[in-house]
Amino acid sequence: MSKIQHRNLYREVADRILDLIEQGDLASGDRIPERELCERFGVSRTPLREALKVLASEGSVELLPNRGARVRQLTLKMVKDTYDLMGALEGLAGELACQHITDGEIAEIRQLHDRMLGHYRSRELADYFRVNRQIHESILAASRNEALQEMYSNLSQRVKRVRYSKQMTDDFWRQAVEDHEAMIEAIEQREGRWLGQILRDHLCNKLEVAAMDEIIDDRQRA
Amino acid sequence: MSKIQHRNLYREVADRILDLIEQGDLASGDRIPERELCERFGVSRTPLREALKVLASEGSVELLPNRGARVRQLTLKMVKDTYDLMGALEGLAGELACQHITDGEIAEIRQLHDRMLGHYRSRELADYFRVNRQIHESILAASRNEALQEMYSNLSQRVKRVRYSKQMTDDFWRQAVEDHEAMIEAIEQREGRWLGQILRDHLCNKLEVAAMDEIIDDRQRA
DNA sequence: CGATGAAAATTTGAATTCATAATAACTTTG
DNA sequence: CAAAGTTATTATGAATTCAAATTTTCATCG
Repeated sequence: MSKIQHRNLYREVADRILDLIEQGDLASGDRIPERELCERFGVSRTPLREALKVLASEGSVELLPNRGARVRQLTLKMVKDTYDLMGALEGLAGELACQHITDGEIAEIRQLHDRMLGHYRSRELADYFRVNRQIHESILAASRNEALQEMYSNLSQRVKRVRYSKQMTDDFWRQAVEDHEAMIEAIEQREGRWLGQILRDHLCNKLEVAAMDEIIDDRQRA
Repeated sequence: MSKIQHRNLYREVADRILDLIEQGDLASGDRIPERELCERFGVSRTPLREALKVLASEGSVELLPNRGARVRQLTLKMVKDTYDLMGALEGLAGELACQHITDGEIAEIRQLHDRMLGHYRSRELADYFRVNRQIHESILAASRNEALQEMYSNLSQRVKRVRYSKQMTDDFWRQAVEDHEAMIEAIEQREGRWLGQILRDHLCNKLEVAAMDEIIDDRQRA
């Protein structure tokens, strides 16, 4: 791993720590070793500690006074709660998007959708997820609400390490694709309320939950 | 102002800075004088700078690389966007609240509602706003979704300095109270969808916008 | 041998120091 | 006198240092 280049150092460090968490190098609940990461990144403790505080306010890290930082544990309830939130945000995004989206953007989303269908038919899960995410991001972008987009990415970041699970039952997958069919129709007709409703209820997110293995069930919580 | 006591110092400092912003001691767009605040709070630059970085991630402050921190300017669009977001979050809170709320909590909200009506009839604006906020907070709490509550308070914090404007037209006020009547009914019948809908559309927030004077119209933006 | 407690080592929290970038003040020149 | 360039001052970014809290080690005792 290359040393970090000095520019908005604390944010770079924060992103690198998020990478480590996402990659699993820092597991859920792990203590975050200040000294070691300083050496690894080639920075002093000051920017690293700033990064940790920001990550704590973003919800990925937990700070225990005088006892260091930990990777925040994800309980099943926390993940469900987060998905509920993301659903609500996407719902709003859908309504707003229909008010602001351009014909060009609709065409782009349609293209993404068709590409996604291709990946669905050939069962290319990773590609499917990638394009799927692009579609949702396009809708978010079309909402023209920056705060909404920021908040959504923050939530998305929090649960990233348990998303896009490898195992997805055929039923769930088919249902998700059907939802997307309806979404496309709603967008093309600019039916905001309808699109919002679909996105809020879009099962994809909620159903993934069943397949997650890394998360801690609340019953076995520390 | 008394010196800060050393305990989770950076968070204390952050809260004090938020107070200064809310109070108007630090106006929108103002440069935040590091050295001066350090002396004022009796702390060194380290915790102060940590606080600023956290506040930046929370959206109340803006960091310009090598050029210090500023109080984030609120444009009309930003406030509108934030209200849209808060509406969506309250909508979700309403739906969830109806699933989880206890009879006791419903009774409490009913009490708050009646008290609020009293303040409405006697035109006690400050008291009305206070109780009004308590009602919304109670619904949020009944959602049993911590992430939702956190996000909502964060958004609320961002626009605090322009909320609860002194001037509220009678029409707006009456409409807000009518919305609340419907809310109470929906809660007592545990009609989640309905309550959610009311809260999402609850005009109160959106209408306040018209009366704000501190915010910068996007046209005259720097 | 396990539990208890004291001392050492480590880690954290915060202040200080140092290097660099930005701003202000001051010349100099056209 | 204004504009441009230069120097001085200040503010910022990051490393280092110092003090206090925590954890570990290890000896002692039951």
